[in-house]
Amino acid sequence: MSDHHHEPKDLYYHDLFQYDHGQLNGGMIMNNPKVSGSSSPAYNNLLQGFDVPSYMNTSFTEYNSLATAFGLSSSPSDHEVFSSIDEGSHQKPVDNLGYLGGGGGHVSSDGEVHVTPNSSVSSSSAEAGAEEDSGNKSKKDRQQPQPKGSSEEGGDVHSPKKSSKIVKKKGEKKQREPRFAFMTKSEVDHLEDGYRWRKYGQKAVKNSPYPRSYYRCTTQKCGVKKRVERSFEDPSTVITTYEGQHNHPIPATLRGSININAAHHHHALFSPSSMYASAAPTTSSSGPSFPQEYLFQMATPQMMMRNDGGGAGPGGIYSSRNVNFPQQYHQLPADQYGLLQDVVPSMFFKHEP
DNA sequence: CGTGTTTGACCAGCGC
DNA sequence: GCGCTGGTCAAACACG
Repeated sequence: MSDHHHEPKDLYYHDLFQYDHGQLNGGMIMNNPKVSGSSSPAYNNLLQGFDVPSYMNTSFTEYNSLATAFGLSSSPSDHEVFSSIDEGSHQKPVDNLGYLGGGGGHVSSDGEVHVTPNSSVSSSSAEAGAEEDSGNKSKKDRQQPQPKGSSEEGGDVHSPKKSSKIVKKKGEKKQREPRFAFMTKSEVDHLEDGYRWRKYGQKAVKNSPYPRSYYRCTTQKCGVKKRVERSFEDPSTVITTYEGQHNHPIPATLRGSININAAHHHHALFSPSSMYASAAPTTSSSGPSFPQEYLFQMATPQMMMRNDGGGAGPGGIYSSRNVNFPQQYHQLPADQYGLLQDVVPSMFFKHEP
């Protein structure tokens, strides 16, 4: 386990950002997200654009109580998800995470994330299923959609490394897993989300002094991956990009056994509680209403299923921080809530009897 | 000893 | 075709 080995990460805390955001100009990250309630025009646009309930607009205030409710530190600077993005299936290799890079991206073209300079963001498409990748150039052919150690036969899959890679089906483009990125204010890179991850790579990020780490869910049958990188513009911001969907419950070892405080000390807690935001423009009736659901979809198999059927997945950027759970959230149907608390790590629902 | 990280090499896609 | 870049592999390593 990594346990207390994140101090090296602190090495990244250098003021190295000389990056000229001429092209990125502006930010998807809200420069001053804490302006609770001070709904900037951009915010309004964002919210309205995504048809977000009005309560969203005013849900900037009760972070503390919220955090408390979740047993989290009320320290706002600790770890806060204040922006998230659903990438959908397409991705331009060049811009890749450019939008995440901090400046504010404009992941142009086919259904990526478009960010306006004023932190007003919009997103198009972002098919979760990545069904028709007509023009999609999935760069990773060898990246097997299947969890490599597909249970039993596992081992040989890796086989002779490079030479005899897996035979890629010509003409068949690998479907891109839906991606879901969000930014979190955190001092540590790897946010604890209840699942177990194994780091399998690290690469330097272009135009950024911070490396990008690649993680894979350690569960055999699960092929979910995630990338973690620190925003070069705001070192205190960690960008986490989930790819794929967990097809298994959260590791039992973690369920109900996580000590919030301990986790808090060693990891940034992946806290959906600090999210607020916009629903996907795709206005899918079955789609989630607010970011928490997106998170849950990513975090829970059951929830994620809902997304698959829709075809059009969620697409949207969540910009939040110091935000309270929408009250409406607490009004979720009992069954849904029950489901959530059943599958979501206890940390998500710190509700002591 | 099992599990996870580090790290250099490799691969594929894309732009020039 | 070449070089760049993002993403992945896997041996070596570290740690409890």
